[in-house]
Amino acid sequence: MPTHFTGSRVEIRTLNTFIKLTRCTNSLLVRLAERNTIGDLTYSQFAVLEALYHLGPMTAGEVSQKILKSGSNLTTVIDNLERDGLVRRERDVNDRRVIHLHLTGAGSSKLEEVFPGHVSALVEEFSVLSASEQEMLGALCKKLGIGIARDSSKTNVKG
Amino acid sequence: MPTHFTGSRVEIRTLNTFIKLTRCTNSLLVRLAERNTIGDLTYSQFAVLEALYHLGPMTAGEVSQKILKSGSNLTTVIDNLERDGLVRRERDVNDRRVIHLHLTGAGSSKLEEVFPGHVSALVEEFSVLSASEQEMLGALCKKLGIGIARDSSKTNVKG
DNA sequence: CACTACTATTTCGATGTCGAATTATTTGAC
DNA sequence: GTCAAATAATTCGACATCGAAATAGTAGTG
Repeated sequence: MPTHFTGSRVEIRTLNTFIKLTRCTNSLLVRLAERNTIGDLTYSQFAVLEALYHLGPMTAGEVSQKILKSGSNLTTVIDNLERDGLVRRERDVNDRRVIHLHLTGAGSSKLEEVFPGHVSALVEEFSVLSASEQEMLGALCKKLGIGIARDSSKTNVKG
Repeated sequence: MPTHFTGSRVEIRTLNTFIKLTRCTNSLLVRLAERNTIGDLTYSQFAVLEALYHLGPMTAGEVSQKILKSGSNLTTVIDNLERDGLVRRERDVNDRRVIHLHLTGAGSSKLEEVFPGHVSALVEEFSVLSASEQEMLGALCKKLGIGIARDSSKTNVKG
């Protein structure tokens, strides 16, 4: 389903690549969701647990950068994780503005329960690509993901 | 920032490719948002206007499939677009269950106002990749996006 | 010490998102 | 024609998401 926009050759090519990239990512995430690989967790909740599990306790700000979500959003996600007993908030003793996030035992178990299945599902989904195709895809995404250098006074990326 | 998960070589490769793909898409969308390429529209609103503009009037269900969003979600988006006078709902005369969506004059103007800038921004962002790299990326995404054949009784994709 | 600037997080309001249930309507079986 | 099943869209409740404003706390200047 290519674009119906009539523009220059470069514009058409770019739009088609963009559409394929976003549709690919989207449909991959939908397929993973359909497989129920992360149990009753939402994807944001899973991302937070995964970060804390594999990287250790972190401040709210660090997690926010890690999972590329805004701070205000993270508050909600953590609220729900804490309500469900999967994560614990802890004030920093030296700097009381800072909140450290820790996995609880239940949080750890939860991640261990769902992570292997999630990885298997990913491996299965990506098996349509050969090893070298996957590496090619990764390299292209990395290049595109970093982006072009632009006036840094305009780009207030939080990271 | 590769995964910190310790698994088989295949698992690590897959996870890293997955992370690069999702981060690439995400950060590209964030950069586009920062450039404000679609004015005061949300991305969903933009997608609906773009579909109606380039493909013509469609039923709510068709738009829903086109932009890969659930019907319940589309109702909200259309509500807001209609409130802002960019889109018009019209009951089908033969089948009164069906709603046809039309761009209003304002909706058409709105899209014409933002679309060229959006395309330029995309072209600029994708300029880190050569033409053949873009085509390679598109091809890999297409392959991965379609996915592997699975038991169709389990996959009730609405499309 | 007082004042200001900065930083980390939360609150708030608007929008988007989904799945499940609901409403309105059409279609098919009898 | 009547009733059941299917279909199109909406409503509802829960969660996610963002930006802007508020809150709480730290740090630097004088």
